[in-house]
Amino acid sequence: MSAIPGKPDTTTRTAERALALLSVVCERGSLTLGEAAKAVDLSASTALRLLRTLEAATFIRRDDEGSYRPGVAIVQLGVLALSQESLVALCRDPMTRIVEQTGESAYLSIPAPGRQGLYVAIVEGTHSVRHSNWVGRKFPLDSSASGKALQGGTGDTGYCVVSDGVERDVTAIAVPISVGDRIVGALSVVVPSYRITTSSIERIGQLLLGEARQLYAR
Amino acid sequence: MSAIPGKPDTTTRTAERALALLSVVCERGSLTLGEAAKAVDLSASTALRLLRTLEAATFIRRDDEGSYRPGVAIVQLGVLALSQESLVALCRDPMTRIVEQTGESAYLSIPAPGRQGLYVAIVEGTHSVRHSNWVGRKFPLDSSASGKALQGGTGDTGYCVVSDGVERDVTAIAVPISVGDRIVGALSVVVPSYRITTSSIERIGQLLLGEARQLYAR
DNA sequence: AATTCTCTTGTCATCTAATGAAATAAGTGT
DNA sequence: ACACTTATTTCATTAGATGACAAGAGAATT
Repeated sequence: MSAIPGKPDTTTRTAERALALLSVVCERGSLTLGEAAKAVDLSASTALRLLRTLEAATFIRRDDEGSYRPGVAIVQLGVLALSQESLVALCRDPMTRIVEQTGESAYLSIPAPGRQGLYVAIVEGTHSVRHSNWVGRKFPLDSSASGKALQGGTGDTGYCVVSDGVERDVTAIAVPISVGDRIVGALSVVVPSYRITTSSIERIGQLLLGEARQLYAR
Repeated sequence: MSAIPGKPDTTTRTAERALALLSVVCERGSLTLGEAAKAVDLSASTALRLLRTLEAATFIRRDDEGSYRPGVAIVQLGVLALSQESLVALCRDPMTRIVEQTGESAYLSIPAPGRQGLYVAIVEGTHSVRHSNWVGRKFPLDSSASGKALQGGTGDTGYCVVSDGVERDVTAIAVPISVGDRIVGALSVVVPSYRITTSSIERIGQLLLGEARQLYAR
């Protein structure tokens, strides 16, 4: 078949190619057959067949000019996937790293109806005095660091800091999680205010930014 | 190969199967190999190979228990696709039907940064006195029908009505466009207030609801 | 612990069905 | 009408996808 002997061929070329085509169509937004074929280095006939398969499954569609564009299925599945908890799963490792670096509790929140946000996951901090679990609680978008982040209201620093927002004596630092140009959630660290300093805010902010940036990086 | 002679085989079985697996994983959210294989009627070995291909491309991933879950790529591509204008394309026909039924201008809007919405498409009405083109304009989420719809703030009726919101003497009726449990846009009709009646509001509201409901139906 | 499940992973011979070259069709511009 | 580009179909070839089977890895039951 191919590949290294011993290592069984774990993947399927046909499927690989189809997925590559799907990706390239979504990335570029609009592609002709020829362009698509060139982009993934396939013969026109093969590309055509695979694109048709993708089209039949409505992962892509053809516009009036015959160009290929993203279809309904990919959007449906993408949003399905997001809503399924995959954000939570995807953020577990980043949040764990944040806790390892800071000792403080890290939260993941998402937008909720009615100008609110919702904490959907936590990795608890290691300090003995630490913030208690807020998962499941909603919060107003305007008076919290996570809320500001969810609204894209980060200043030049890229992160938001709010002291005594939702709760007294607590400082929160938050960054938005963006996919494409859409904010789909926020990562935040919540710290008892007495323990916070200007430099630790900066440090945590940078840490959050780094993790958020990598989240959906290819 | 297969299929009807004359009709060339337009699709590729391998790719079809891979896409079917991808769909089923996203729909169910979490599936074991065996379940996935059964769901799409494949032998375990074939399903395994295809799932691995999907996994290698990060369209799916395995969780701690070994179950398959939606991966990063599918979310990325989904959001990419949405932001690319595919919503615009998908809404063209529904909007055209709305204009045919009402004679009034129909708009499509999406969320924009900073508590705003953005009109991204219009199908112009047929009345000689009609609303002028607002495409490209942003609007505040709180004082407009589209904004309320984008925030899910529809009452029991399912649609939002706002008179003299963004502009005087104009009434807008809007409904959210949901994918899964996420609101990705809003459809609205904008009418000069002097032409509106209670019953026409109700009629337009129902019309919008019907179109929005069908948008992402499988 | 030993046995019996169930589920996943690896191997391999078979032959389907994916592949690309080349021919043809359908446009597009000059 | 012609040259040129892009899409589509055809078809012979054989790469490589496939599924039966075996082997391994856990769980659960005795």
